[in-house]
Amino acid sequence: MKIGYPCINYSVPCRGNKTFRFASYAEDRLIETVGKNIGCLLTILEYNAAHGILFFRITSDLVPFASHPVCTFDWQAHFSMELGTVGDFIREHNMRISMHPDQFVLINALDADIVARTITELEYHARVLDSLGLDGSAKIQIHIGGVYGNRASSLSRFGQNYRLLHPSVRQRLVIENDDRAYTVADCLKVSEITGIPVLFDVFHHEVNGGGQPVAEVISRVAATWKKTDGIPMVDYSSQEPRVRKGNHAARLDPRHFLIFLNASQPFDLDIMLEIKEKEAAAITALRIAGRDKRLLT
DNA sequence: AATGGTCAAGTCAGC
DNA sequence: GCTGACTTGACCATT
Repeated sequence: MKIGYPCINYSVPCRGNKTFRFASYAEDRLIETVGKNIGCLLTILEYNAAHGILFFRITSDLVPFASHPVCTFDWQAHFSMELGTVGDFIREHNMRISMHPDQFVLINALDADIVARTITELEYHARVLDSLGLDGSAKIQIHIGGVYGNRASSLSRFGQNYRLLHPSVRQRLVIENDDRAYTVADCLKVSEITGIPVLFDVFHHEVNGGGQPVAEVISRVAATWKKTDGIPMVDYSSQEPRVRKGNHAARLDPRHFLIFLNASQPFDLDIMLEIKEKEAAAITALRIAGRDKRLLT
């Protein structure tokens, strides 16, 4: 089991997700930004290694505008050395990596242009992971997409459009249950048709799950991950007290987390903490999990 | 230096 | 019809 957090580390003196306005796009600006982002990514990973954090989600902003037509710069070639260094570090420390494209990525969109932009954006994510020399266990997680007034046809359209994807994307793509449109049961249905692994989001399931017990869900979801997919990933969070239902917690709730750990037995999972405190939450979670000899091996 | 409007891309709920 | 939420406020024009 590995424990991680997404994209940002508040303890290091840099940010790896810097971007800039489209209006001020220029090649030298891009090169400067990407260079700094990759440098900071290594800084974050060094911090993680020093704290036993072996799971990390790389920001989609590593290369701003990478999938936009304005970006004709060959960043992969230009930064191949730096990316190789980061990749070596990841592999040397046996780290797990994921990425999570944002809300504009919609495989099942009705609009063919949106699907085309989605494919380009997914290929960018795969290129980042390829450049790091990571295998198919470095996952790209997305949601099923929109409902567009017809759930059944929107689900089957996902299956259709999934076939359009390049193998370098397909070997890494996993689908995650969301907090309003598609439940983990929907994801399992899509998985049956496409063979795509299901990334279980524990908190989304609490908000939009239909009450199926977590232990049952995990056993079904775990079965969708093949050997080459690696250990199943899950997203974990809990409800922030006293705010709108669905808001992610600012801090790790140790009791809630421990209940989840117990429910997840005997499955080995890599746990991504979607907690606003980021690396601090990961350190707390590692301490909690570390008390149980069965968990951290 | 501080402020505040605005940001590549989409959908949907809640007001 | 606008705003907020989504993995996250940050950029940058203007004062």
